[in-house]
Amino acid sequence: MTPFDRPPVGMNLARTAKVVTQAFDAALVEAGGTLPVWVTLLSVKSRELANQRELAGMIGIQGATLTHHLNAMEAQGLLTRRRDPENRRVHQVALTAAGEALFETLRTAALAFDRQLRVGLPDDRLAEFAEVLAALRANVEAPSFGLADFPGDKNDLPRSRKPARNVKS
Amino acid sequence: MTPFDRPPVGMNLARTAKVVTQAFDAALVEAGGTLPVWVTLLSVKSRELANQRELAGMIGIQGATLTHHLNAMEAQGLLTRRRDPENRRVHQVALTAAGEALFETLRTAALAFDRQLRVGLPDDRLAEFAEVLAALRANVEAPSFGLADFPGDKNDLPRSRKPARNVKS
DNA sequence: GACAAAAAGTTAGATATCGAATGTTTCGAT
DNA sequence: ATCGAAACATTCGATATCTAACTTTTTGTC
Repeated sequence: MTPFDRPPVGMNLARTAKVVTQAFDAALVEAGGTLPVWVTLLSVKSRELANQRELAGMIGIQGATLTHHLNAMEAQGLLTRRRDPENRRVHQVALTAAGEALFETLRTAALAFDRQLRVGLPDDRLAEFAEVLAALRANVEAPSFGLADFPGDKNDLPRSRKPARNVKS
Repeated sequence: MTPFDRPPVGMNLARTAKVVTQAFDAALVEAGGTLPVWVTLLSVKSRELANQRELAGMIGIQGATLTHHLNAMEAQGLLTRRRDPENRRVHQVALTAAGEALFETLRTAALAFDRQLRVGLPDDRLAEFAEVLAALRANVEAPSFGLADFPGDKNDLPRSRKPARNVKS
């Protein structure tokens, strides 16, 4: 399956992340939640009253996506949104009692999952692993490769809407 | 952001995979494709005339998802599907000339991306990295943790449709 | 040989995500 | 003081994915 000299790093990374993430989601579903619900609860808990921009950034999703989850979770009674009287542009998000309770339940499931995930992997190997992950992120964010043309001023035609790239493979 | 003793492995893995995958998709889009198109072309190339079940497994997606992509790519003239005369259940997938051409273009982009991704990472570190990835996969696939109750015979009520869990975080 | 079970794909409906456009509210420059 | 720019959030439309149900074709059992 590879016209590459070496097994491609990115593919291996993506496939592993996919199976691990799916397993994690399954564990959370069994505990009565979902992965998006868990990360949302986690972000709200860790910075209560933060605005949605910050929450989304913490989770690693876009604001529009967070809005979607907050709508659902608010409808489920897990959290509330109210406008900040200090700055009426921002919506302050806070957990309800039900939200707090679900957080505790899912936290237990998440801890158990993490424990299982680390089986047989001593801390030093995991530390080295995390360093490589950081290096990969850095290599990708310093894009010294794909800039044959960067978004210049030429070509300002009424360009049609760029389709959303929803990436998961 | 973490009520965990140590930084959770899975979260770090998922976030890294996400940014790397998004960057990869962006590179492929710039080259005139997308990530799903690339992996589909790659799988078809690597085992021409394979059936769709095998292709999907190679890519790591479900058959239904592959059907979706094949429909689009067939409409774009990148590939053809014909029923196997030996076994009329299977659809044999083959690339058209346009499909072959796009494959070559995207292959170049993918190689460039992989090169950039490896910057500063010697082979021995990447080998260790791959071993940890494999261990994580194994830890998750040997689920000795979440089986308080396994899908038993009790509770065979007309259970409502289980919603699709589309996981990406 | 008939017919149920299995195998391969497609279709249907749902969730998660994204980018762009839009709506509100605040800020800043003159 | 006004008015355009920026910040925050939501809405809109699209892509990618999943599970379950369905259709068609083959296989296996009696």
